[in-house]
Amino acid sequence: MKKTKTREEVKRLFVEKNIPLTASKIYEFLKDDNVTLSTIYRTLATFEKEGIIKKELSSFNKEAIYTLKEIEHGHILECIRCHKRIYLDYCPFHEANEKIEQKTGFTLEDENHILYGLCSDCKKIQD
Amino acid sequence: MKKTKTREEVKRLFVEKNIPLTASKIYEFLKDDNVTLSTIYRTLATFEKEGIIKKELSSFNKEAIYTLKEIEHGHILECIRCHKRIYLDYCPFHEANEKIEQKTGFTLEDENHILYGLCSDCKKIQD
DNA sequence: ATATAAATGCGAATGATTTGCATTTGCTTA
DNA sequence: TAAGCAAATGCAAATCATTCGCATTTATAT
Repeated sequence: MKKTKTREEVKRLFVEKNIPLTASKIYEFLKDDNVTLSTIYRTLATFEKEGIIKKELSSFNKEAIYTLKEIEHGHILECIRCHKRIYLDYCPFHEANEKIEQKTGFTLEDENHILYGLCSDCKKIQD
Repeated sequence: MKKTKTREEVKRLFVEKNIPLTASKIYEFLKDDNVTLSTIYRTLATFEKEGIIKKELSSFNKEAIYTLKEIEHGHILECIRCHKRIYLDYCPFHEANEKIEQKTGFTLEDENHILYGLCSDCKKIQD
């Protein structure tokens, strides 16, 4: 994998911000260095293939969310009302996953665990 | 909610097939009754709002998968090599979810648990 | 320094999903 | 049962994220 300016910048963004990012978010940050969205998508695809980042999709927003794997071992909680997101910095599913592997013969490689619910703020409002 | 032919047909499909379906799959089954894709999407959106079905997205295929809630309480396993899908008919995440609720204050309403891994067949081939 | 494959920019294509609008349909009530 | 009205539909066009083709540029090995 060649070391290019865009790739360095994108990696820097992930490390610096330390939050999951979308392609358009990355584009916002980098558009002054005249980078293209296509390049960003290609970069993200490369990183994903390399196992550096992980791609996830929500059923509300249609943009994919990319997460740096070394930084974020946890999962995303999304509020179904305000769409605010919380990041769990750990994975609560290890045990369950092991059981699944035993039962199905699958070897789990990755998960797409976006969890939907009401955040505590919206729960108060709801009444 | 009005009772219309398309809605009855779509519901019948979900019950009859008893597997998660995509909009285009549904269209294949129903196109002889000249139904439109837009109507199918609108129907699915309505059903989702009513809580009858659940929408899920994989990071490989870009089509959404819809699942009848009463029938399918489990989760989808997708093989990252052959893209075959297995349906777990139970949810292995109850305990983990409870812990998350305690820790975050979220009330979990729904999950988007598509699990990715190698199925046993592809694992054999892999070597 | 040069060759070569890989990476990029640009714009156009794609493909799933959504939408506007005119028409039809299902349900309510007189 | 017929009339009226809101909701549902078909159709085609729009949208929007993502991908792709191709000509040009760039990073790296020799």
